Amino acid sequence: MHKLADMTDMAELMDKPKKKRAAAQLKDEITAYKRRRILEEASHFFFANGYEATTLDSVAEQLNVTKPFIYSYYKNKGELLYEICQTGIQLSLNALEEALSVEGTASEQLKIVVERVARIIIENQRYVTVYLREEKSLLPEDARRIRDLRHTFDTKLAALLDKGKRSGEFDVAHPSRTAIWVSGLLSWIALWYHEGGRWSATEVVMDAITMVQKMVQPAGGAHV
Amino acid sequence: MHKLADMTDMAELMDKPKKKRAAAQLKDEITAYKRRRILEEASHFFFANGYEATTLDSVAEQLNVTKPFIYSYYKNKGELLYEICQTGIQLSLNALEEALSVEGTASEQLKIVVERVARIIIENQRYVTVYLREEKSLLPEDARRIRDLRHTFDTKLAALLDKGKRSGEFDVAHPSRTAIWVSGLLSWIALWYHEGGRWSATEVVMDAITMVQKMVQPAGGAHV
DNA sequence: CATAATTGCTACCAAGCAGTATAAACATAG
DNA sequence: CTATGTTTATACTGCTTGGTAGCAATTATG
Repeated sequence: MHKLADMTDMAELMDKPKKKRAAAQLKDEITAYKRRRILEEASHFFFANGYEATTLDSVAEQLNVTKPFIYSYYKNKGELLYEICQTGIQLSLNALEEALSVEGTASEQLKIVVERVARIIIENQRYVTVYLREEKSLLPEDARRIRDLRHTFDTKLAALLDKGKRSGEFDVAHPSRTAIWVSGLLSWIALWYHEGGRWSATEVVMDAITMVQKMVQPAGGAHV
Repeated sequence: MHKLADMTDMAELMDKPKKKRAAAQLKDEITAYKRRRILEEASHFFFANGYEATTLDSVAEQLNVTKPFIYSYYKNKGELLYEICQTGIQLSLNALEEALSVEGTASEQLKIVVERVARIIIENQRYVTVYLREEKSLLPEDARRIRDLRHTFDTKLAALLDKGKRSGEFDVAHPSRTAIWVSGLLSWIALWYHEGGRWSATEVVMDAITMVQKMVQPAGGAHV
């Protein structure tokens, strides 16, 4: 169903420029789609069994293809891991930047940030968890690129906390250090949340908002 | 040096009952010491490279022994992992219980709890990180035992939050859920702290205390 | 000093798996 | 319907590594 929906989307994109280009474009999108499907199944296995314990044969079997099929879309196992980790942090970063683009006071923005990032983390738990867990399995240069993305995330969050501090909305002694605690709290969701568990996604998101608000709240109390 | 100190301790314990018993006891302690050393080195590798990526040959080499040596003290690789995970959570639990045994108000106790548990987590980062990261590599029954210990930890922490709630010291809507956020914040230290990094252990511990205090602080502000 | 027991090592195996060389199947075009 | 390029599968290799059988060395005992 996922498959069919995507195929339909792709069909619509056909015959815009001359046919050659259109055909080439279609082919590219099919390739991109195959890559996405491989990544999706791989992320399930990496999440459930860990990177090292997962065999590409098992991923291939799940997709009803063979191992060389995977190797014709990805260079090697490590490239799969990198793309999964990259997805995990990039999605979070996108959510953060989008939330920051909403106008408002620092308090309002922080609330939106936590809400959206928490939601994204829950929806993409597999990618985020693998990214948090398997950093040591990445090639050094890949690990560095991932760390850079995370650093960007923490820096932008710190800037927001600093803005709130300057406006008097937040009581944070050290914005960049507090940002790490906040982003840790958000990361913790991926490691701990369990779909169909004791608490719903909405409860967890609301809790996260409350916790973060309290962490930055001035001693005098919140303003509503 | 670690070695020598332990050896000295062990020597003192000799010739108390009749010699046979003394000799047997000494032997047991030497065995226990060898097991500890194996575990210690294994935890370094598991922490740095992950469980699956670590070979027992490399652990043996680090100890200047051979693989069969390890196998004469541990049944298999999985037993090593279990003992490391068990150490990670048990140490935290011990620290929690010890802190709880100190008399005081809920606020005072919470502060001591966070301080001591955070310190233990930093000092035993290898064990705690492996425990947080490698749960999926444990045998199901081992994983269950580890989860039970963590559940005990969270439950005792929740009881403290509840005590503070009833006395009016804390503002927590749902103690057992808040306990999970607090224990998550503490766990986060293991995943994030880096010795010799930007912030000292003491700074991190103090930050953790501040964050947790804010998380449970009534809207009116803290009492000092 | 001889004998027994304990302790550790050498040398090996079997299995699992990442990665590949090569051929078959399929589609596309002329 | 043939020729050409592309996509996917079959069938393999080489290496790694958890685990073990059996031997050597060391220590304890009488």
